[in-house]
Amino acid sequence: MQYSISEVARHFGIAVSALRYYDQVNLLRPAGRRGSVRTYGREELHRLALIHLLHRDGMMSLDATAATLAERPTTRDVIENSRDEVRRRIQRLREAERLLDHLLTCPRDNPVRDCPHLRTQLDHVVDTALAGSAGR
Amino acid sequence: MQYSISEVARHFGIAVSALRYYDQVNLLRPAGRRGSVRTYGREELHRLALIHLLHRDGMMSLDATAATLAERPTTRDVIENSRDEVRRRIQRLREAERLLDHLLTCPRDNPVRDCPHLRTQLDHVVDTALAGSAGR
DNA sequence: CTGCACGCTCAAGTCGACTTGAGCGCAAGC
DNA sequence: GCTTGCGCTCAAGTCGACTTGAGCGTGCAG
Repeated sequence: MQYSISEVARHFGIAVSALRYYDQVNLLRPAGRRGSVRTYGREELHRLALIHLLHRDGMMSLDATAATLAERPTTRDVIENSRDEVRRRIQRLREAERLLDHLLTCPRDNPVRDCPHLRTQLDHVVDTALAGSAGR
Repeated sequence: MQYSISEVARHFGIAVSALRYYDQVNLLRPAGRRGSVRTYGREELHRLALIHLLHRDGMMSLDATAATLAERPTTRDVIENSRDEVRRRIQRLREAERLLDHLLTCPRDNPVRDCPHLRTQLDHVVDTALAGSAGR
């Protein structure tokens, strides 16, 4: 079965203009055209699902997404880099989550100023920063 | 102890121009000025550490970061939203990580086209998308 | 046969978060 | 006394990822 650009857009929650843009930059070409009209098939929907998965939330740039989904075996190291970057981000997001949880559970009115626990942690971060760039 | 703008920038791996920008948008004001020259103290470094933690990788916009770090008790729900968004992102990043791991371990030359396991998963995602937007 | 929905192209505009450039001041060292 | 380094302001430029607008074509319901 074939889908029009607006159907694809609707089903994936993506703007029509974004799909035209993906075509323009050769990230996702339609299966074909009826006259001048783009038509998309299953294969393209698969690819779009992958693109969406890797690209949403600014997880990866479109260029990186394209590189990651390119043909093998050119791309092993590219994919490894992507995965490592994703892992680093998960770590950082967990740190952020811990901080936010603390802000929500801390009994102080303004934890950023008043909480001794948070203060100790920030002192550590700041000291590390101050020490870490000593040689530069 | 007081730090100059270039010291702060160096220690945190942030550009001087970014710090001036943070001042301009009232996200991080210097502790004071010697003449026209910005000086930063411990308190500002603490705040910068927090900003950095929440904002890097496009985790949160500067506006959201500012809102999250604002005085209480205005901000409880803002912080909750931030935390929920962070959690959702962690989930999505994990999905992306799983995909990338699969691409790295799958024995097929071009898993996106050839791997039956991946194909099954993508079919599911696509079917969900096609079904999920039925009422719209 | 006249709207209206939907599609198309191409060029220009937008947004956040900075960066860059022009033009200036001030202190230290050769 | 002049260059070098660091700092300042203010306006304009940049980048990615789209979005918007102008202007056009096509098919079909009323």
